[in-house]
Amino acid sequence: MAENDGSSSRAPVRPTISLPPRTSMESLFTGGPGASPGPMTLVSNFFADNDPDYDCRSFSQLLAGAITSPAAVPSLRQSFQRVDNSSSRGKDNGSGSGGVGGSEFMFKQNRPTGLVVTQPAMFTIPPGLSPASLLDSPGFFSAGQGVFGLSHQQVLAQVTAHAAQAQPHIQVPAEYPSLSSAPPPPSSQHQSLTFGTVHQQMPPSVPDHNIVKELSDVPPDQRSQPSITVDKPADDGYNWRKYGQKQVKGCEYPRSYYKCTYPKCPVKKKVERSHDGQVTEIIYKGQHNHQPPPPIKRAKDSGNPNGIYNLQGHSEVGSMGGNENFNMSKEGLPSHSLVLKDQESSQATPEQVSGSSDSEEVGNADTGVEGRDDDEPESKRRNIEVRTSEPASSHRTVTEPRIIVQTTSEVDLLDDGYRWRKYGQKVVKGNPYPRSYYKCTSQGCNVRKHVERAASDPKAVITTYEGKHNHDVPAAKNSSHSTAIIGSQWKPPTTVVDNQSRNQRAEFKNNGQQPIASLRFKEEQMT
DNA sequence: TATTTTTGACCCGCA
DNA sequence: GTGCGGGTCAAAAAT
Repeated sequence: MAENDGSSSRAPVRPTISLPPRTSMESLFTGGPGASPGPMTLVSNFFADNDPDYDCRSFSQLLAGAITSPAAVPSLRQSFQRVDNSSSRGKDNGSGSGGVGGSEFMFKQNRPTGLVVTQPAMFTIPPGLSPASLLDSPGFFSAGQGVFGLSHQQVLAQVTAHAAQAQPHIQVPAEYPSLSSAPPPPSSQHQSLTFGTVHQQMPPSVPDHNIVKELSDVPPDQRSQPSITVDKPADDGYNWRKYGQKQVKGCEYPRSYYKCTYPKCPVKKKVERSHDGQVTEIIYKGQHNHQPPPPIKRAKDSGNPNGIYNLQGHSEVGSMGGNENFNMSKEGLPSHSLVLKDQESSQATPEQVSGSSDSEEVGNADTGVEGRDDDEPESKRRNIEVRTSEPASSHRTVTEPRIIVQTTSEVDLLDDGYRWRKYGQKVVKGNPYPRSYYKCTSQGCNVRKHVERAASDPKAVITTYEGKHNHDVPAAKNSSHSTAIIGSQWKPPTTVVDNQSRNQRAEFKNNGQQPIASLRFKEEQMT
């Protein structure tokens, strides 16, 4: 108990943000066939981008770096176009073997093959970060602007980029202790979009209809092959030393405890895994009293010229944990924890996902994360739960909307089960495709949605929903069933139609062999 | 050699 | 008071 913050450890202090579904997103982005970045990987990625000069200081980081490599994604376009070069480079970093570097997973121009949606992992934001920061952090949308602050287009671009990055079959199971041991190879699951953070994947066995499809696209063996095994939890830019682990009742995998290795830094983090070995939650405690070590330069290694890594590069964890820069929550909460949850979570009912006031803050672009670099973590794409200082048990979920990223060969821009009437469109600067506005045709329903297409790929679409449907989905086509929700909750920059929390979800849909990434922002109805 | 991980045991709070 | 679970310590082992 000599630990500085030891006492605090139990202290409730941490607002946690859960990014449930985000997983998929991240995985997708990072993923390559067969190799999806593990949570750790994701995290590491974030940081890597930050500072090219960053040297691996710890074994963990090294690992992280290695993992990330594959993830390193060139620019959006590149990502789309990218073949396996990056992946191979990634190997150099250490990502090597296995699926990660696998040539198999390459993007064929503009068409990532089989995106796989994974499950969200639980992820905790480190003390220094505010949920908001997280959201804002590049991790979510690399642009360096928080999601909230992002314009529709920006978001679209970012998302698209991520999606592009998301390479269907690449998996990098960072968190898994070992390939062998790691029960659920991240493969398919990882593929879910992991922006670099912890992402979880559902075990192949787990029947997730949402991801089933994607999985199907991935060869079984690939699914189960994590190219890289990283025992360490996400690399969030800080150096951690594992100081203990404890077997958790009912869970096959022990809970791990890490301390920041920086002298006198009280920050600790706890990593929990699901029964299948997936990292389900990373909780940070305390605040770093130092600057994060320079990030590993991964971009260079990976040959990412554009620094797109930013998107990937920053693992959520990294950003979260590492960012001292991030402002604490407005409340001044000592620490925040970002929790990435599995799809279960992501799929959880709105209530579960939705958050309380905290979420709003989290969502706020104002939170101060915006100022950050492009390098910010990508972690944003998942449902996010914001936990306040309250005990974990009492964590609250964010009300922010989820981002749904949908990947399909044929994006149905409008078919979300509801009927819409187009009432306008606008040409956005820099984008040949107009942004379209739709309104729900249901009487008395004020829900609207904006559909934007990525300039780089008309098939990449971001749909933003505003408001809440006051009616059921009209029978018939509801594509949601086939999509995986990975979205993260965040607060829309714009006004919210109603006070209720929103969810944004990112769904990836993989209808064909040549999935296209599209993003859909959807506002879920919170109970 | 230094650093990190592993692991069993201990401490503490709570029911 | 007892048992349980969470969290941490610290020596040993591994890298």
